[in-house]
Amino acid sequence: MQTTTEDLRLVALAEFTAAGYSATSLQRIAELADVSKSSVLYHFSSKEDLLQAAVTPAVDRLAEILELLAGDFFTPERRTAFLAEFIDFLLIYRREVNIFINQGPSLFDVPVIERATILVRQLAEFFHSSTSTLEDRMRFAIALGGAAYMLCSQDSLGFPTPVDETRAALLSVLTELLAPVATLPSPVQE
Amino acid sequence: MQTTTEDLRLVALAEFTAAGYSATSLQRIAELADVSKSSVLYHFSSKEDLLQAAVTPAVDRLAEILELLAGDFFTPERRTAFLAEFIDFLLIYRREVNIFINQGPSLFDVPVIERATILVRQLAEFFHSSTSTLEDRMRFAIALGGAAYMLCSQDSLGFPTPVDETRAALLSVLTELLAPVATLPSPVQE
DNA sequence: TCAGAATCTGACCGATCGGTCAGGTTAGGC
DNA sequence: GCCTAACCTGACCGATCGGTCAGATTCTGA
Repeated sequence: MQTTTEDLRLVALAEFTAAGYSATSLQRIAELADVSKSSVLYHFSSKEDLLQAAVTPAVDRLAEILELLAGDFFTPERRTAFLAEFIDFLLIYRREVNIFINQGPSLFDVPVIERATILVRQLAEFFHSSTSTLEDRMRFAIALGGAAYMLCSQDSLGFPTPVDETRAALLSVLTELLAPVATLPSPVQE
Repeated sequence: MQTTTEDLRLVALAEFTAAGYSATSLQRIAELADVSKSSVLYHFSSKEDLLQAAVTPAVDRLAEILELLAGDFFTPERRTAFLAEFIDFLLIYRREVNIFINQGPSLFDVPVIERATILVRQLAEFFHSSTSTLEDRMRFAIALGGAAYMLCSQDSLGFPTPVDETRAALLSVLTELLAPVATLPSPVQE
């Protein structure tokens, strides 16, 4: 079990989330992991490489989830399944999502962030082409963005709630919010 | 008309929003405003002072809006009025809100950010004490957080839409989302 | 006209940044 | 025992950071 590399990854993930990427120095990461700054640069070739390692698993998972959108998303079963997957994704990777949401625009030149941006843009375009009214588009944006924001900021602002209850209530509210969206027969038309 | 000070404020606001506070150097602000770095520090005593000046108007406005919550928020008229005020606030000050949302936790030691954090916490506590179920609380969080996220990220992700349409659709969706929230007779009890 | 305030600048400061490098230490395979 | 590779470190580098300061320039009111 290689602990040091993974320790550094987790420490960096936490600090990048809490303090921001550019505000986090390699020196601080080294101190939190109780190694020298040189050791950090032994395990990761650069600070950007550390960011890459920290968020890549989350981006990989997001890419998997987006493939669920292929096919008949607009049956109620598929819609609920997607929402459940997305909520679980947010719950598991909320620190990585936090980094992307809060600092993504300023980290556009980092490959993995750029990849995540493309995925999110695909998601936005899918909903854009699948809906007919501005209200429907807004329902999607508020549902997904609101859920992401809520989970990301719950550490600093929210009131502690058991994960199971959070997931159930979130699924309920989002399903209800998206219920009025018109069911297009064939959303896959360019 | 003192243009330089206000120019610097606007340039700093835009850069702090786009690239992040700690990733924005005084040198860059100076170049964008076409003055020297020393001039920046003549008009603003420090980088933190510049951040302070950039976001203070938005925080002042937020404090005003929160006073609307005193009294009978849960009549439909008051609720709609609050939502309209809040949406307009987001539309006008979305760059400042972006800074607070995205970088607030890492800027907790800046007085004006701390003040904004207290205001947002007041808002959260009001909704927390005014609602009886987790679902209702989540409706508020998703509504306000989702709206804020949508407007903040529309520059980088969204599809351009006229402001009037955005406001109308947003008000419609949020009103609908909050409709199921139980109307408590007296939410002002500690 | 001219004194003084307001504005602006380049030179400079110590601190910290990300990153390099040579060398020390440790742990296994032969 | 010993060689090799993995692991770790302190010393050091150039660049950039936020900030200071003395002085040049411009503006303004008496």
